[in-house]
Amino acid sequence: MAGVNKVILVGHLGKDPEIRVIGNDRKVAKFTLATTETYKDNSGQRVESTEWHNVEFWGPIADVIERFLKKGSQVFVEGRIRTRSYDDKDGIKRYVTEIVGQNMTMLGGKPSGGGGANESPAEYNESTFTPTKANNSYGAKPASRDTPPPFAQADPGEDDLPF
Amino acid sequence: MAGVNKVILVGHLGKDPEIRVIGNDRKVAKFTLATTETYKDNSGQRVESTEWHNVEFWGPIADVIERFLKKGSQVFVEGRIRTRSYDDKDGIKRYVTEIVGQNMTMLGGKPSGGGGANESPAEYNESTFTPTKANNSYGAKPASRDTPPPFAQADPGEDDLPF
Amino acid sequence: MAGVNKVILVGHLGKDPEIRVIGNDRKVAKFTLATTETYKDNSGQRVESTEWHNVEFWGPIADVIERFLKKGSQVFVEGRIRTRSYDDKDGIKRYVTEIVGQNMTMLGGKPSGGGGANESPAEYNESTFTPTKANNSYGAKPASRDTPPPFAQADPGEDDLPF
Amino acid sequence: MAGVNKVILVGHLGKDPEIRVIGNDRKVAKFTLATTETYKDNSGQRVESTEWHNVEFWGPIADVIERFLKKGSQVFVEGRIRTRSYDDKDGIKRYVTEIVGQNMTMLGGKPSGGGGANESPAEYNESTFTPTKANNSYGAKPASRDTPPPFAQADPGEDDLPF
DNA sequence: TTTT
DNA sequence: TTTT
Repeated sequence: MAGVNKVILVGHLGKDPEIRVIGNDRKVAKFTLATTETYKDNSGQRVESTEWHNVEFWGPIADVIERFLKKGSQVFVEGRIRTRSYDDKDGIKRYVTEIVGQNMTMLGGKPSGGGGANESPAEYNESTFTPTKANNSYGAKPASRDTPPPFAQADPGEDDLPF
Repeated sequence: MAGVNKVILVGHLGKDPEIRVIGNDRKVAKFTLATTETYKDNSGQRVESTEWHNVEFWGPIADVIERFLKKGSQVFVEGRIRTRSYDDKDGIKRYVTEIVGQNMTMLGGKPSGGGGANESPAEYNESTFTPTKANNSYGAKPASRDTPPPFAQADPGEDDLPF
Repeated sequence: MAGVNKVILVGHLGKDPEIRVIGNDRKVAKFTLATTETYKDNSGQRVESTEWHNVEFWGPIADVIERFLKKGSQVFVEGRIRTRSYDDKDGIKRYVTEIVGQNMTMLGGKPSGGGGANESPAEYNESTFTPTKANNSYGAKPASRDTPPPFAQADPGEDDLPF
Repeated sequence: MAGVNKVILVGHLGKDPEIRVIGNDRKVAKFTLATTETYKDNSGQRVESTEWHNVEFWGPIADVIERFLKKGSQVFVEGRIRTRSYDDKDGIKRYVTEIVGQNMTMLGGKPSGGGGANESPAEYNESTFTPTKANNSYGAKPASRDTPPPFAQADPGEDDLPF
């Protein structure tokens, strides 16, 4: 017990996401995500290195991905690492490591394609579309992400603050 | 839009958590958490610096905290930063910054106090005790944290892997 | 000991960054960062909530911020929480919580203003401009962020992978 | 450009770490890390799921791992995901995904084995043992993790705060 | 006010 | 192969 398995990525989609529906109504969106880092090698040369991640999202977020993300889209992804095994065509056990997404935030620029009016497609997590009742089981005003308690917004640029 | 506000802390509780019930059944658990870092100053001297965080958890996790955490407990906390404003006794607007917890994992050591049999108190998040139905609205086997899709466990130490 | 104090933010600058030089050559860049989250309240209404963070970066990254960031820029920030106390104009001890930045990544869109040719201003961390020698003390090919070991780039879309 | 590739894990070592010295003085420490999560399946049954991660640390942290970590040790790991390809014994290109560690914090429990007097082995990052000069290139009091600026410690439990 |  |  007592484990944490968290991944945070910011990158661009390598291709349009691939959407599959499994069974009756389980939708999964898969895409590859490139995270590129720049560093200097031993000779002081600036080098670029790209890592490719296999990302998948299940449930309502898959709908959002289908509608708003495409090749080249920049996204923030939060998820967990999962390594699966499978047997390849020669019957040899092989492994693949994927990111099972939990939250997704679209970055840099307005969404395009498919989007209806009055949408705010920028940010999503596993409970985005969960009926309100779902989290209401423990009180009238649960302080979950879905319904934070009211608070006055601090403006950190005010007179008395030394910032 | 398109925001991310995430905090990850590992530290020890400075005091026993303070539990309050607001209204009928909204419970909140508050505690201060010390995160201590060690570094070397300019003279090469090892220096220790402790930051204190005001942490609060709402809902079912508050029950867990009440039962299992106490002064000195080591915990992993995931949450978000929230700055509230309020008027002090002289009517001056002041600010306080707190961590609104979303996940909590108990670290290092057995829980003590209050714990019943067959409990596994180590890890909690906002939906830990949500009735199963809550997340079932989008399919028979939602891939949420509560019900990940089945997968074979990879053994990364096998023959053919160069690790 | 044994502490972790980590903050991850994605948001937009509320104003142009403020640059100060302290002493001879210590530069600090400060800005306010808005992280906006959208959620549904108890009545199912979509509500937007913005948190403002006071962020500061020291050292070489401050130069980058001065050159490339301005009001409205979207950035990824990694840092730690620090609460300082100070005496206000009435001699009352007050507190302010800030994010001391460690890494910064510019998001969504090309940088503008001041940028020279052939620059890759997108990503920065505390050691970005550290002389190569600094990390070389432990070997010819240190595996630090600055000089990862060579590796072939996997293309996760290949034949034999079930992704 | 503009990428983020970050992994945060809390788990237990499956075996004693494996230490290798490459070339003259490059040391690498490798271990497998189990992150276990508990959730409820569709029937409300509590289910436990363990993910195994291949983790490696280079440089001075490898020394620390060699001395203080062993099978069963609980650690916090921060790093990045890296997928390498290699040719297996049949000449087939295969992939392995690993975590390249950047920071490590020992959790819960005293270190054992090898530890000298006056050591504080709990927390480590890539620059822990970097000579002080390394980060001093940009000022007398760099605000890096190694030498944060001085600040008064806030006590959030004071009179006037509503916490 | 924690911890090592 | 860990841990509770």
